Amino acid sequence: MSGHVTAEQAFRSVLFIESAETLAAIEGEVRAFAGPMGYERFVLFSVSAAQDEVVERIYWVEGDWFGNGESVDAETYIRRCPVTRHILDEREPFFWTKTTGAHGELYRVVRSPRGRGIHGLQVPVFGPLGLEGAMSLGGERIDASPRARLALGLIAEAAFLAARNLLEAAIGGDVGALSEREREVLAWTAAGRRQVEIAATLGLSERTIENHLRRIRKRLGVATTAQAIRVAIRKGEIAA
Amino acid sequence: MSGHVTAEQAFRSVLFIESAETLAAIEGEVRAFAGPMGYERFVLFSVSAAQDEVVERIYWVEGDWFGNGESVDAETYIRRCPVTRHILDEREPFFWTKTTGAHGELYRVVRSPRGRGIHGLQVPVFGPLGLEGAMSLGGERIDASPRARLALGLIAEAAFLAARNLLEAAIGGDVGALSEREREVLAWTAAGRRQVEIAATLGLSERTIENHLRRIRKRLGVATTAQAIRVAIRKGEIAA
DNA sequence: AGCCCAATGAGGGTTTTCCCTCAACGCGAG
DNA sequence: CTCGCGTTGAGGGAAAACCCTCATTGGGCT
Repeated sequence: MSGHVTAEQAFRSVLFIESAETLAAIEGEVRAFAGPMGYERFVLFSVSAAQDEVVERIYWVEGDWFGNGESVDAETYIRRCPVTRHILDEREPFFWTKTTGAHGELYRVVRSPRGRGIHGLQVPVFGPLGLEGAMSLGGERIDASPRARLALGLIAEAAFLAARNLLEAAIGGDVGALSEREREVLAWTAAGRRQVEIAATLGLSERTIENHLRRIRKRLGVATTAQAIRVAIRKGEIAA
Repeated sequence: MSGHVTAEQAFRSVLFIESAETLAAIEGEVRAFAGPMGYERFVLFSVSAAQDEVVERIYWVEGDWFGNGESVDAETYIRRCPVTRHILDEREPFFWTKTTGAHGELYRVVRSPRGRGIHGLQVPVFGPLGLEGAMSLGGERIDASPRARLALGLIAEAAFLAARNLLEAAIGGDVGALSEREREVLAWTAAGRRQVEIAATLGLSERTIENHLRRIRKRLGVATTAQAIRVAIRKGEIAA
């Protein structure tokens, strides 16, 4: 909370996080840095447009996010935090504030949060495919200065990338690779054919084409077929 | 170069750059920060990348990039710097080094550049649409420490975002079969957004988005939006 | 002034895609 | 021999995209 954010400490934290070998080490470092600035609620997650939910996988959630004295689990967080959706519209870290009034909880994106309520900073992390993850930090009396935004933006990005490196390697394996059939269907789609047409060409049911395309979207972690085309081209799954 | 990069100074520079109102101010700040670290060649550009050219528009190019004692213009830089293409494969700032041997110039991406030659740091900048721009800094004897990478990454990202904000507004759309608006709509589509979402993001009617997309398909001579994505990527209208 | 065109938006439909679930077959790995 | 997974297919409904035409505004160009 108090004083000033030391840039020096932020740099050291980032470098430490980048070389961390466990999630716990990352968490500890973030806590140690952000704690004195008034942040004691944390969420770190990856984002995928594939689901109806924005959040794909939560790496770390901690703290009394909903002011009920209980620490939350991942599902609760996803269900209850509407601020999360805003990362779809923002291109830089932003502050938000939650006030509890007559009509229940009210979340807003603000320039600089103040007053009573729970405030926080949401940091989107972008990569070659667009939005890839985010970290949210919250607290009741937080340092919401430009310097804090800058420092926490750095830390959060490093934390997300490091955490993903640690966790996704263990989990995923080769997520994203398409099967032969899927590549074929997507290639025809990229060539402008409709599902019925592709079905006829390949001698399959229209339903099968549809199922393949859904599976493709899920595998590539995208929301629409149009996006799947782009991602597949980028990954070299199909030709441009 | 030697000594230590002060994180404090980096933070101050970023905050200054974010509020800069001319490109010259941004350039001056970057020079002042990176100069003492041995960097005196700069390129700042936006990326739209597809096939032939990665670079879309160069905002700032300065310094003796090719060791011939002359400052280069934009076209020369694009034509002669093969390192640029690497930003398509990288997801973080990376160092490179250029050595001149018997078989001409040799560029390599390295962990930590040393020795004779021109070295540099390439910083990709990502956004909701994927890779959006980059900044490259070079010099003969540069500080290539992790701290330098971190600080310059910050500075470069801020510089790119600030420069784009300043310049893109002024510049009108030039080349390309698609209009500025159409490219924008298609880019969001390729990023997985639906028409209604794009309408909300751009503050337009859903109808308008639909009309733009129809016009895009007509102009590109394709049947479906999925195909339009592929064709546009191939033509370099939007990024892969 | 007259004209073209980008950008915006609408009416009123049709077609296509998308979503969730369930199910069957064959094939290779443990 | 199960188990996972790729491939195939379906029912039923909801959402999104797509199609036509028409209309207005504002810039630029002749």
